[in-house]
Amino acid sequence: MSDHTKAVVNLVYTANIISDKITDALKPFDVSTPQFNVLRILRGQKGKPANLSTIQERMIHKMSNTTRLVDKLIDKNFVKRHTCEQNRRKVEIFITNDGLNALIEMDKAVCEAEQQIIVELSKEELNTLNNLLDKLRV
Amino acid sequence: MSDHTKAVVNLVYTANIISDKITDALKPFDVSTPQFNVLRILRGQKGKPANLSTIQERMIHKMSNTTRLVDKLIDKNFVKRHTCEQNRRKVEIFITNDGLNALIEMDKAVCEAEQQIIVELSKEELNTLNNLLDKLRV
DNA sequence: TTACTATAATTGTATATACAAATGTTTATT
DNA sequence: AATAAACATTTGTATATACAATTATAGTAA
Repeated sequence: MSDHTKAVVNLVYTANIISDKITDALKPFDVSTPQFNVLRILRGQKGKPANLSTIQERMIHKMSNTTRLVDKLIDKNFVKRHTCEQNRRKVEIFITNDGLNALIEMDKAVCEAEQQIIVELSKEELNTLNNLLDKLRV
Repeated sequence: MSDHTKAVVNLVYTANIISDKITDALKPFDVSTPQFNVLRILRGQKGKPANLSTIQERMIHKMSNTTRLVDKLIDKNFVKRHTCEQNRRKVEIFITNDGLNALIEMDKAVCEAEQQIIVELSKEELNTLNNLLDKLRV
């Protein structure tokens, strides 16, 4: 196997293992990884609402169906949605207090899972890894 | 964002971009990435059949439903399946000549896509990346 | 032999995702 | 003002995936 094939396979394979661990960490909260990421994006808005298109741009997992993902979060009372009055095509999505509180707990669980994965790497190695990945995505 | 969170997000995000590019490269052949990987596993058997459980172990993407994935490959005439005579619980799956020939073309397309992704990294950087990823998965 | 356990694969069901088409709204053009 | 074009989201449909339950076969112990 050529070096670049090996790197690609290695990268995808490793990312998959990590994704699985994060999925496991989120299981007690009954949210999927994309749902968790949407909650983090909404928290990052610091009170400002986010449109669907904004959320979609920022998601790690590209997601053709953000509408239904948000529906699930509404069912759980983690977010609220209403149409934007200035531009009635848009919707405005907010994270609720319930959502914020749940997110704190999720963060703890996910952070713990991440640390367990990364524990083998030194601070310097982490930096190297980040730089190589950044370079890869030029 | 902490260094380890950044690395995890970076890794999963990058792997996702790569997966998308590989999916695109395979689109002309009408096979999904897991299907492509199964074909590669079967070619690696060098004529020997593989059982479903063997395939499942080796797959990059863990796949609860290998039966139906193989069904799709049979529909395309890329693999054959029959039950193992020594142990009738098992099935034996072979890659066909059609499958082998198609796989050669797929390899070309995927290899090209991979090289386009990896082009920014030197041989030494590729090695570093591979080592860091290996370390991560201890 | 019969019952029990383990193994290997398949099937059923719910949910997730990708892609395309449709809906409703705003902006631009004539 | 009427029509067309662009935008933002939603809905429909097919396929993929995860998880649990089921079927069929093989091995083991009473």
